[in-house]
Amino acid sequence: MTIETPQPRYRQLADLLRDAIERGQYAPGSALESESEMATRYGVDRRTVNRAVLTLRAEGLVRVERGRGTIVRELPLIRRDAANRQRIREEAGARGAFQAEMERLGLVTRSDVEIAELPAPADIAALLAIDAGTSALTRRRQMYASNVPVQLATSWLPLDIAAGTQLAEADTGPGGTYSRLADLGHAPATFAETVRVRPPNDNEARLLRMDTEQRVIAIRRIARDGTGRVVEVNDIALPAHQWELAYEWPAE
Amino acid sequence: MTIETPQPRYRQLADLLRDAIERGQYAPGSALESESEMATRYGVDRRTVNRAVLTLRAEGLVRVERGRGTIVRELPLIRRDAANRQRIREEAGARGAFQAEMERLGLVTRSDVEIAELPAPADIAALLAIDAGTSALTRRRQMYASNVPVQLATSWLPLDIAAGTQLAEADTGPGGTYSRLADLGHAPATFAETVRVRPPNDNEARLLRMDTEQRVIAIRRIARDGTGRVVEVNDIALPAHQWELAYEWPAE
DNA sequence: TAGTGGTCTAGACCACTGC
DNA sequence: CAGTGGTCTAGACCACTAA
Repeated sequence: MTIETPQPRYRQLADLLRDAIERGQYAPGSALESESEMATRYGVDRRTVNRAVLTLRAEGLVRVERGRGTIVRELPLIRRDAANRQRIREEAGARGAFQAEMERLGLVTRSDVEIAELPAPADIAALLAIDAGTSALTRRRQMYASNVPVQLATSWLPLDIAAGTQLAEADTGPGGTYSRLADLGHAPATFAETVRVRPPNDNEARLLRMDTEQRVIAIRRIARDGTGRVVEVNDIALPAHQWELAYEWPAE
Repeated sequence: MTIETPQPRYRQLADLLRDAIERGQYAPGSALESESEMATRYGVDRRTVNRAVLTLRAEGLVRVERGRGTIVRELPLIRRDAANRQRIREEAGARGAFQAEMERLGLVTRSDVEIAELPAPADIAALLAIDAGTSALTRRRQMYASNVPVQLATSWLPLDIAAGTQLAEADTGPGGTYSRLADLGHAPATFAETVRVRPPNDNEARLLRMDTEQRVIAIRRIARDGTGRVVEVNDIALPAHQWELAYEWPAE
């Protein structure tokens, strides 16, 4: 005999709505009933409904468009295969691993890139073995899947390698950044990534259109050439509810 | 000239408290003021304070002990180095990679293990190439750092390899599971992990003492031997706010 | 028994959207 | 202008803890 622990109403309602969404009772991109309607239907206060919707927002299942309504999310889970990106990129030609994955899911992709020479913050500078505040080449990319922003990435490259090369162009050409680094005699030999989950900062919340209750997966990718020199640091932010990461490596 | 967007009060208060905690104004393990006191001090309703505290709970910065108060979290960020676990394990001897990391952080570690033969769910069975519902050897582990639960892991091993061996004992001996698999002629040759971030299920919430607003990092690790056969599937759940993951692999 | 946080209803006002 | 969700105050009751 276990004691029944009645769930709070906002959670019961959240569970009910989640089930309905996952069973496809609301088409992706369509709106839920309004909070007032649900309040009447389920016999609770609107604030209780609001709290339930907050839960679903935090999970990324719905998003709110203010003044219009609460919309069911449209995109499926996106997979990011870290270890095989080079191979995928080569197979995919100029498209890149990200675009190949988007096409697999039947999504239209778009991406902006902004190139600049910026002073490196202390942690980046330490990795690139330059003095803090010294400039490095940055490639800031923002990627969209069917017009939904799904990834921010800022890549840092040492100027003595990258300045004046195709790495400073918007289009890095076939095989992308790593192929160009190889052309320049700095082919990546090892990759390392650290992964954390945290709230979005203001910039990420704005650009990725995220709520503060949602989470980003923050990845720092470090590429080293055969001599052990760091040739690229890439900081990546992904809406956590939208992605699945995959890694693969040989036993030692 | 940008328009000032005043933050809602509960968020201003959450930011204020987060700063205070991160600057060490509340010692780890000590309690914040009560919600009523804060409501008086800051001139807001207690429900507004409660909402701010909800934010900090979701971030894992504090936990609530009902009837007692709101406690500042004690544990530092824990690092999980996926690629070098074998090496760390060997260096650490019988202690294992998890314990070695805990000792690095000055934490006392403890872990329970429960061994059983259980019918494999469909996805696990498919990986192990057995019929769904057929039994496999399971090792369910729960790990603690200074008496705080920080990890759940359920390992699945095929019975034809593992039954009656040291893999079915609580202590797998020096080098752990992978060394025993090697002894049995199934040394892991490659590892693959998929990583997702999601709300805790009921079991995880209970065993890891998590709020539903917090997130788990759910990892599925698959070990294959030299023939490509899956020799272990390990499902791992970590409180997302408590961990940092690290991966490393050679370029192709 | 006093104090803690958890939840609910009620009423109100706001900013934003679309007609 | 009506409808949407966002936020705040107010008052209330509950379960749990500690003394």
